[in-house]
Amino acid sequence: MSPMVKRLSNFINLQPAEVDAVEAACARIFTVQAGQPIPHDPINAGSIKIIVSGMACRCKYLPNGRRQIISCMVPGDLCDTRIRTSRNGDQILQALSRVEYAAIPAPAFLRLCNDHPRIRDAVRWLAYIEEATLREWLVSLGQRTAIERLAHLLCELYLRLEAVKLVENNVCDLPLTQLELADALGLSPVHINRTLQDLRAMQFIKLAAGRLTMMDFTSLSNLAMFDPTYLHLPLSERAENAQPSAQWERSPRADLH
Amino acid sequence: MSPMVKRLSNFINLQPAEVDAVEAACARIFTVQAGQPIPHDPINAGSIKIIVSGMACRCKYLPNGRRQIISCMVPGDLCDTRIRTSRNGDQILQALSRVEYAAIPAPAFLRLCNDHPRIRDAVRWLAYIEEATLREWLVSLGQRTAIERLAHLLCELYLRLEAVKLVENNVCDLPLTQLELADALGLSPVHINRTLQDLRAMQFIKLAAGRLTMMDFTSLSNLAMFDPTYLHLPLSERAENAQPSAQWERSPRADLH
DNA sequence: CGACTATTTGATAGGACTCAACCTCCGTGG
DNA sequence: CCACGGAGGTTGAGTCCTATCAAATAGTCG
Repeated sequence: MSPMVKRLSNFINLQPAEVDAVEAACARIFTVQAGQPIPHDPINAGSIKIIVSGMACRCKYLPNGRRQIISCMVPGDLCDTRIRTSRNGDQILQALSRVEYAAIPAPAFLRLCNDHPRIRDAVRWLAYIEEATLREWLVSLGQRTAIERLAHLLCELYLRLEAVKLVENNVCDLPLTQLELADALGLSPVHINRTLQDLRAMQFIKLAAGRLTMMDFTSLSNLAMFDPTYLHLPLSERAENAQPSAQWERSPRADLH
Repeated sequence: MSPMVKRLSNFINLQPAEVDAVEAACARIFTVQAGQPIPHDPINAGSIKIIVSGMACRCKYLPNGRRQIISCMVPGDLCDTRIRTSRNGDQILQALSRVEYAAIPAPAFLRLCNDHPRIRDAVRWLAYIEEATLREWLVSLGQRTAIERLAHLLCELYLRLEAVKLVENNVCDLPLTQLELADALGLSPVHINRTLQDLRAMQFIKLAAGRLTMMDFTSLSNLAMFDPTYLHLPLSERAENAQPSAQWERSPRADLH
């Protein structure tokens, strides 16, 4: 089962025909090595990319050389559903590890959404969640301390990986280097290192060799003031144990554009 | 001429019929006082709001009481074009000054977009720019120093106000208190005060009693590493003097959803 | 005039940065 | 097989930017 199918299944129960349509659209797989940019379009004029394996990020460079990582993409995430122009403002998509991705030409993607309204709705959810995630990162950078930011990011990525079944026994791959964590959180690499040590000393996580072990999610999320609502994940055991967020209807209303 | 018409005119040349349609849709005007929340829907189930005068912001509160201002809205800006649910994650819309706004019920807005494809395209541009602005704020909070952040925000708001003709002789209304600037930039009010004094001492700006005087935009934007491309403003004298950003086609391609 | 909010100033503390060195792990090639 | 080099991670010392606390001043509105 492709990651996009898993991800869309977070929002709708895909019919067999829908699964087939998605799988067919994701047929063309490309690979890039860690650190490489993911080209805006490996096929022709405009394409939507879906991460199949590995992790990628969107980042922006300042003229003084500093880099800000804007967002992270995990398997099942769509990239560029809203990018309308080829020159998207020196924002680039970059692989954080070896990345496999599917590329769907824009026309084929439009067809997929037109032929399957429920898929279109789920894709809209993805775009909406991406924006909400961006806002949550903004809150982190503006209001959270170093250890809270780091804890928050780890909580988020952990749940997002869990949503596409990439967590096993509280362990998942997390290929970010400390330098990349630093650029994502607006901190120095040295400080990331020390803060990471604090989190380890508190017995909240283990993180080494690109693998994250979640030892105490509850404490970590309390420290981070992490409220997973914005991710709109399917209700897992974890979420069910917490207060139910039934306030969120699962079916998106007709969108305004 | 309503601010929404002015704003849309940044992207398309509105025909008389289109102007009329927009003006008609914006007929219902509401007012809130500074500091008040702007209700999600003053009419009925779901409505799009357009700032007519004054400024508003979207903000989020953390459980520890800290507040992050996510974005600022100036006259002509649309709010909630993408908000699909009524419980939008403790994110609230708040007036920064006395605000007049028009509220268009969702069905009427959909009709407006359907009847006038060029208006729909321009509205998409607005949503796209809003997202780009969010990313730019993220870069600010992550990578810019206090004085750079403040300079960047002032540059942005100044140009946005200019785009709707609210700048006269390099002066515009800017009703943000220092506390609000602090919450927008992730800094303490005290530090905002001192940083503001630095900018004044450098003769870059004057800011007092809710009015901003831009004395040296070039120096301010250099200090901020400000690149206005992301705002996609119409080419003004200022922009024409700089390198032309003709790379951006003005007409948005068919969007993917 | 008094109450309130917004701004300003001073003093001190602390969180995060910088610089610099060292260590560890791996893949490469002599 | 081991030396080498490079990338990523770790540690220490010192500094700086920004926060905090506290109090005074200015401005506003009834």
